[in-house]
Amino acid sequence: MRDGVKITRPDRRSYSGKVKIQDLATHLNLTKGTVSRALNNYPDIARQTRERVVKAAKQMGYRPSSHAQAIRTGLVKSIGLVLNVEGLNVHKPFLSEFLNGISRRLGEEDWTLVVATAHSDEHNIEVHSRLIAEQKVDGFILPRTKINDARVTLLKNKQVPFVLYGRIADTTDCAWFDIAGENAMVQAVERLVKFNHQHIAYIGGNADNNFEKLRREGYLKGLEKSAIKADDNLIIEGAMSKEQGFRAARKLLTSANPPSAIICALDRAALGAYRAVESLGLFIGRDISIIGYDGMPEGAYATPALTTFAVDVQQSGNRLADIILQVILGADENNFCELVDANLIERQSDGPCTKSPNEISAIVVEILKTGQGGHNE
Amino acid sequence: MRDGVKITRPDRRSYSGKVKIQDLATHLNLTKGTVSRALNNYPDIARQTRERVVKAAKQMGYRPSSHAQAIRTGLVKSIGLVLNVEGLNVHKPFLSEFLNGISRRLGEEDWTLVVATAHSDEHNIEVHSRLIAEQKVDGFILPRTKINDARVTLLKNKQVPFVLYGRIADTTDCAWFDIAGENAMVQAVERLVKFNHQHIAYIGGNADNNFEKLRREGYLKGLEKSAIKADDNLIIEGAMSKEQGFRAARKLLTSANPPSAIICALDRAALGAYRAVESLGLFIGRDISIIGYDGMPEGAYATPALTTFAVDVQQSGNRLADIILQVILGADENNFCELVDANLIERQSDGPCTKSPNEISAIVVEILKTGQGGHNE
DNA sequence: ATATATTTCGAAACCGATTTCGTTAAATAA
DNA sequence: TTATTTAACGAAATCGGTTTCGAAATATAT
Repeated sequence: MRDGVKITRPDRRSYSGKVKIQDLATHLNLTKGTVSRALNNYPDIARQTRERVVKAAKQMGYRPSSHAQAIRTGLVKSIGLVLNVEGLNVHKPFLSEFLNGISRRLGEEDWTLVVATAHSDEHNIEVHSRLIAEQKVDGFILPRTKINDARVTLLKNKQVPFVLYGRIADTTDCAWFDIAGENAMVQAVERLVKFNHQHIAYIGGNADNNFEKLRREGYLKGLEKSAIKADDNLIIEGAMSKEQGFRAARKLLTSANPPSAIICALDRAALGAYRAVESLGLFIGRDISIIGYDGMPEGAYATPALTTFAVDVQQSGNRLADIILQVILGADENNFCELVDANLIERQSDGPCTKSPNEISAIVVEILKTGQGGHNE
Repeated sequence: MRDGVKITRPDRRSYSGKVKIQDLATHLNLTKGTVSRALNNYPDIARQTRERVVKAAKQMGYRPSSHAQAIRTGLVKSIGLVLNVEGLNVHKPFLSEFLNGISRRLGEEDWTLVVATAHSDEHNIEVHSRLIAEQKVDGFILPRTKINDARVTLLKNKQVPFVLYGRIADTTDCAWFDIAGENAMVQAVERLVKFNHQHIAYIGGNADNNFEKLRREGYLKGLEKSAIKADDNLIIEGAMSKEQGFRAARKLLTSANPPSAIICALDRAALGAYRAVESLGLFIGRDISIIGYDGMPEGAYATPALTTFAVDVQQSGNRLADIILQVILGADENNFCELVDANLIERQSDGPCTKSPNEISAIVVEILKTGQGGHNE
């Protein structure tokens, strides 16, 4: 009577190890209603009765079945997280820390985390819809917000609570938590300017993502504060991988007017840029300064070690879990607009400006002439 | 009446958008019992009635509430996965692919994945216990099996279905799926022997993990097949990180009788070994051959590119999900003992043996004398 | 034509909790 | 002392499904 493989289905309910509320009630000579109210701190239960119940519950190892609770309370005590895994190898370095942060906080309240994956934006919406329809979750954490995010429309429409990890164009009635990537970019520019860099390029990520918009704005704001006028030729977006970072940096450095410093919105792109710099006979941290963003562990082991901005991803997960719990319990979404700074990690990939664009260009041209600067390694 | 923050709790049940089985029944002039049986393919429903019900259900967007089902059927239609996150930076490169593989398969059957994290073995058991007690899941996928695994004891005891990702000492009545890491190690040794290597070292991972035991055995078996006698001085275990791989390789290469080839049980350790080789004035793929295991993307971009064994983690997740579903529906655990080979990816980090131990030692000694071979970069 | 079997559905019990309502006994007020 | 609260608990409804049981209608066998 089930679809798919027809197998004799064992009766899972028969497992008698489970202590039910009725067992507890008979053991205490009470009705299950009274036991339930005692455990849920209803005011109409005598203190000594409550204590007796709580003690017996602990002793007998009673734990309410969460779905039996859910049918009456409407709360399944779990939070949904749908991960986009479009494209292969979009390898997420901090996923386990993020999950850990969320799971810890939820576990403290006896809630759980439901994880699903989606391979496209449409599929993502479908997955959310399914989880809502089957009432598998009470709310969602939405990672990687887009500037205009279809998930938000869906959830607002269905009146399902959520919290954003990141901001969106219109955050009214949205709880959100974010890392101030834009501030980091401002700080990166200012740092490079202090090092006397004037030609500072920017390699950004996918322009659809809101974090990219903000980081680029931060870069531009940093330039403005230092009274450097932005140059479109020094801005490349869409570099989400090491290879794309390689190509972007290579394009910048082989141009007529190459930068002496490159800020990357992602460490992965920065590590790709490393190869580009090396492939063109230049030295990182001396000829070309590079600053990344993410705090990927690999950056510490690169040569030279990558100056970057660290994000406490576990803490983010923890806080997001905390927020969504409060929202589900009825707190006003507008109370949660939290912005946390990333932390600069000073290492060896940046330093004082030593070469003018012309000098850099000269080196590159020379290398390309002798054919040593191949595209692949 | 709830613990923690007392907030006016909104009534989540009041959301009327949800179509319930009663709505569907009244709309069809049937009782909800009949509708339920129709949707669950009971044989006592007329074909045209069933079709009418199914059509209306689709049209009205009816989806049974999974926890309401669960209270009667005993199945919540979700699978648990508890990740160990002990130690910081134990950064899991393939986690998202793994989750994707599981989640896809589960989603096809309208099941979901519950993810939790644990920071110690004891905590791990606690988390499993909680998920069982609250009946949040119907079964578990157990990743990273230990040789004697406490989780297995617990789950067998509580009669909760599970499937192992990896093998354990005693697999009776256990469904399991694993990658034949031992075969890969045999193959690695044979490959190096064909390259005329005679001094082949092995850097393994954490000895508690069963996969490590198997890989080491594979290494030893490979030596035996090639009639090379194993040398304890050429075996180091416990290298789970890049740094530990660095230290292990350094120890091997600075010994009196250094190897000309190193097999690493993990790509991460292999990449650490890269630095060790370089720091001692040797060239990877020419002076020292290195073979890794995992198929980490970083290996492809290392210089020279790392020869390694690729594991299809997504496929593993997919298969594990498939197996646990069948076990939960009543299939015999003993039917599932699946071993899949990893795939050799030939790249540039290994090649013909060019130097004897003495020649290698000479180079290393020279470097150490001139003080260029510092421990850190 | 009558007895029996089969098909198809309604009615109601059930799953394990929560929550409402009513009742009894004790405590306080009049 | 009697009337009225208040405290504390039992009884029963409820949540949204599934499953059992029985009954009516139809089909088949005698």
